[in-house]
Amino acid sequence: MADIRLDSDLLNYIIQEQFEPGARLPTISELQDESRLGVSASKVREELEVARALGLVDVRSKTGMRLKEYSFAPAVHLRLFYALARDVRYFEYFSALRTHLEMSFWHEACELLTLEDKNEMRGYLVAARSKLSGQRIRIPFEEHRAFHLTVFRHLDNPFVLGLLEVYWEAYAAVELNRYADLSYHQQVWDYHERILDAICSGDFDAAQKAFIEHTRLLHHQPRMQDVDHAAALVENKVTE
Amino acid sequence: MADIRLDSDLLNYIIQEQFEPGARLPTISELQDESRLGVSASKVREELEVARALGLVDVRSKTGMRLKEYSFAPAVHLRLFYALARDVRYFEYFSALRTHLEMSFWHEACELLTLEDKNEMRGYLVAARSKLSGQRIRIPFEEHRAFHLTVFRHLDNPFVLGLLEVYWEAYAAVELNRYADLSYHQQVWDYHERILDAICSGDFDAAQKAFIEHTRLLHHQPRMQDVDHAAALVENKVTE
DNA sequence: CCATAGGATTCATCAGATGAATATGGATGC
DNA sequence: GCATCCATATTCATCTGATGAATCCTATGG
Repeated sequence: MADIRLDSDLLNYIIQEQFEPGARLPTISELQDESRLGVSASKVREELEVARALGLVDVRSKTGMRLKEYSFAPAVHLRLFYALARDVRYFEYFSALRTHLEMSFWHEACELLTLEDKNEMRGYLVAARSKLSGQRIRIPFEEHRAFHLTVFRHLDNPFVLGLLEVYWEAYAAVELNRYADLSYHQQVWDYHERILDAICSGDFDAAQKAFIEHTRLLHHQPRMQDVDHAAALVENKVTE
Repeated sequence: MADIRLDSDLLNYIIQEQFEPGARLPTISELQDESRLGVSASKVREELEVARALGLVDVRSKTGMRLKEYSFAPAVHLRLFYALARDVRYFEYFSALRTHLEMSFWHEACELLTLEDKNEMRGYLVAARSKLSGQRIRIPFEEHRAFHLTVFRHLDNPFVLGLLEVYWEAYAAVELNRYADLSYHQQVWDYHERILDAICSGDFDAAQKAFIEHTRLLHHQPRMQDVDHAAALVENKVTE
């Protein structure tokens, strides 16, 4: 079936040759001849630049060019940051998307967590508390990001993972809440503790509930209707 | 806050000049001078090609180049189709993403539907039934796509909309179910009728439930755990 | 055997030229 | 006066060729 072809000759060539991530691509001058009728270097360069922008190839002098590992993030990152640079308020849309995604894939992710993951999350919790209560108070942004991404680490869906990764990149770039008061951040980590404890005790529902409540702290409040409504499905549980 | 800068000089320039969608950009030779120190035309061209691939600008001879309307879809499309061309099975991941998104934003979308929208959906239902029962049986792919996208037409979230649009583009390209038996497609549209009737009567929960059941017909079954678990939240409804 | 220096390879960027597509404006006819 | 058609100029599309910088490879000397 399928037989999908892309606009880019270069990408089609990469696909056709079945290069694996990490593989070295031919040099530019080789690419000109190989597989297409005398294309100029400039044209190859244009397509290379697109592939590079999408995070598909790593292109550096002499090393040849290497095919990168699969990731959905760079393309989304590029597009989102263009939107954010034009109007930061677009972050709110992406924030809503992220909240719904985490809510929606919550159990699937939680069930894949290992003991190491949980310990790692405990580490972030401790580190965050330390930053918030230390002599020189610092906001634990990195820990916040790491805590949430760890929950979804083993989720078997590169697209969802990519979107979540980009969310945190945007979160850092937009610098929301950077100047929020201390109590806000303390509340956030109180919720994180509730989430982690619930996960550790295997009660993913409680963890999810804590997560949903915790999102209400965000300046950019997600609309919670569907969380509630989806929840309303329980009573007459979806029939097999 | 913010102060987000991109790698691309061209994109930064576009942002800085605050061009609106539809606006004509300077010509390539003008861009070389304007705002950056003597950049070669080839370099401008590379960045233009990236912007074009992302669906940001429409670039044609003589017209100058026009800034396109905001859309998240092209970037996602490009990246997804590269993945699909390498391995069609990636569709399954995107399919799961789509199901969770529709489930998760269901009520928010339904509440924005107008009478016209519902009539339009009724039209797709009739057309689909007609295709399935006609002399020369045809599979109503276009109606399937239109039916679902109409539900989310007024959803105020360009990112979610973009992802859903791309899903249907991929759905058409991958040609899944094209050769599925007739009864499968008839069942699909029976569910659609249930969904639409429920929406028209204002019972969005029932519509959502029908939607979730209807996704089980897909070859690529979404994991329904989180739907159920999210549902489990009802009983002890999330506290304000 | 190892370290360093020089050469070769390859990307990065530029300059300039030609061809093709299209909008503009003027000439023509009604 | 208005519409239509054609020539021309503008602008993108692509190519050729050249130079510089970064990196790897190799040879040379200790």
